[in-house]
Amino acid sequence: MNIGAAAKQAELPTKTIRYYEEIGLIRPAARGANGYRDYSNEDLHILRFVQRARGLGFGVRDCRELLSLYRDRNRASADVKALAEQRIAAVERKIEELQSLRETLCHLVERCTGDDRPECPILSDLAAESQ
Amino acid sequence: MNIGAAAKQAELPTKTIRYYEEIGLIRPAARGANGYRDYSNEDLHILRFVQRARGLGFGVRDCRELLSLYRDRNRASADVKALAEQRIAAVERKIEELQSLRETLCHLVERCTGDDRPECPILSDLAAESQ
DNA sequence: CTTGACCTTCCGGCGACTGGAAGCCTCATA
DNA sequence: TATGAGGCTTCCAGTCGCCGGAAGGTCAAG
Repeated sequence: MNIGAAAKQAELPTKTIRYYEEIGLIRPAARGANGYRDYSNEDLHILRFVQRARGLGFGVRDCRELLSLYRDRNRASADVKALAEQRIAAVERKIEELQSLRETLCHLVERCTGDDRPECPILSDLAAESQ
Repeated sequence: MNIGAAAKQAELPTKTIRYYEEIGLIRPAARGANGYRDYSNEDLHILRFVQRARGLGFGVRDCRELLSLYRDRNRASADVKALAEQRIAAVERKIEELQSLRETLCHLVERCTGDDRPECPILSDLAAESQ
């Protein structure tokens, strides 16, 4: 299976697949007589695996870990769970950060009349001497 | 005032200040006889302004807009408000995305026993044929 | 006069791709 | 058999918002 077809199956751009190969996230694909990459069903599993892991917000480094656990028949599921829990914690931190940002922005927006006059508490606050 | 002192006042790394100058976000600082950048109080306001806008999640492009509004005495506060509201919308979209991510991850984690056995629904789901 | 903390510029790298150029390969159609 | 479209290959550059480091000039204190 050529890279284009594999890309469709895995819902990944061909560019991204080649990139993953380049950085060693996935193993180099087999090559046909014409030099084209040739993907097996096993390869497709791996590609989909990575696509989904990335979709869940795991970084490429995490994906390496996950893939090596995936391939390790002697893995402990606890290790996988730990990675996922770290991910959850990071997501939760990010959510809180964004919620606090949202709060601040909303307060600023509420105080701005939003008309054709130049006075604007948003700009004033940004430019203020302190805080 | 040298760049180091300005950096402390504005709570920005010196590298970042030079970078902002390089990309034309802020105007080139005046130079002393020794070639050192020299920052005025007005410059400090601008630096703090940018620091806070970035802290609120505005991109550099938005900061350009905000700075040009800040300098424009004929601005309409509506324009500033619109920028802030766009930012809020973007933040809210991101929050929802992350919350949905969190949900998915939590479901996966709940189903994983997290012991020393290799069976793991997280890995199974990532590798699954579809969905 | 030396030391160490500044300052200057320039270059390269980060993460995770994405776009584009230049050049093969393949396949369907005229 | 020629042609054209599309797919494949590699490599280089750019994205965003910086950060680290090297090589060298400047300055204030001891």
